[in-house]
Amino acid sequence: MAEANWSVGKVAKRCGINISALHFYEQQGLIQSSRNAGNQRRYKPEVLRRISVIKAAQKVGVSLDEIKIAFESLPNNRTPTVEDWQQLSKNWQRMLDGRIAYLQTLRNNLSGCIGCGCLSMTSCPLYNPDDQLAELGSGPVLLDQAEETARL
Amino acid sequence: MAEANWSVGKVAKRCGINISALHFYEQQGLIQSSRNAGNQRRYKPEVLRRISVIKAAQKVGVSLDEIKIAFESLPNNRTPTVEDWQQLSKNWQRMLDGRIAYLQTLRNNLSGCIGCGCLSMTSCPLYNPDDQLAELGSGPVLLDQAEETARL
DNA sequence: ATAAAACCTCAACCTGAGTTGAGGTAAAGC
DNA sequence: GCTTTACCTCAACTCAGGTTGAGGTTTTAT
Repeated sequence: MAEANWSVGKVAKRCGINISALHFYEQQGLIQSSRNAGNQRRYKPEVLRRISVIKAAQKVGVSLDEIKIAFESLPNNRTPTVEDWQQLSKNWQRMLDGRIAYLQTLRNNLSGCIGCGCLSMTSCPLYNPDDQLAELGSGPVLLDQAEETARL
Repeated sequence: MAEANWSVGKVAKRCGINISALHFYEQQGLIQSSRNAGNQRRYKPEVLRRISVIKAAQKVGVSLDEIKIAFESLPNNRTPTVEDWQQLSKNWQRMLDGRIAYLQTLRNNLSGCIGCGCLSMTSCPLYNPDDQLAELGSGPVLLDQAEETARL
């Protein structure tokens, strides 16, 4: 087990993030620290990797909550191995594949739908690109035919 | 000029959004309304299209501020034409193209970089995918060689 | 005529991902 | 020993994109 001898300042500088972000990640349960005699945080070098992974995941659009859940699948009795980390990243990769495909569909429909004015919530392909991934939780409302076919 | 006779409730229902969102968009200068004798909002039918475009743009990741700027390029002396709207969407399409390419790069580097542990802010390809598009405004900090090459 | 539904404004609240600042303690440099 | 720098906690603030609620008015339906 590597010794915990990195200070917040060093970790923050090394990772290119603010100290406040480290406090915040700790408070959110994403990283851990021990304390020295004077109550100052001391980190094991492993934390650097965790933070890198946090930043990488955020960059691809994973939320801190999701990152936390993913981290919970890591072994807590030993330092994670290459395989552990790769396993983690695979899920995010699948998610990214889905998101890329989704954006491509949107991209291809955007100009057509905005141009043609067909932007109806119920029938426009832009709003209905088979989205398992839809951000819209509740989804658009169904209207009666009379209203829906009203001219814009 | 079409008459302004849509109430908030009708517009909201038709668009599948809350009335509060309509108030909010108006306050942000994205849509307009006139008022009837009793101070209630009345919308021209054109507002439906604007709202659809707002929702479409949001879906592809455009912020309300950016949408507002885009709307400012629309003619204010006449109802926008198909060409006006298509012009609008072209910029968003280009932006989407860039973002898709960016995500693809991230996707392809993710597993490798997380697995190999090379996640250094200064040298890992995940953090440096030629990103004109990087969300990180300030970017990672440069460290002296001694620190950067320290073993993790 | 009256009740219900729809509308109004304004202020406060929500989530996510942190940042900022006040007031105080610890460690490091000279 | 003293000063500077680094660190601590806790609460409040930021931004986007709205939502919620209170207290009051208008419109619509019966």
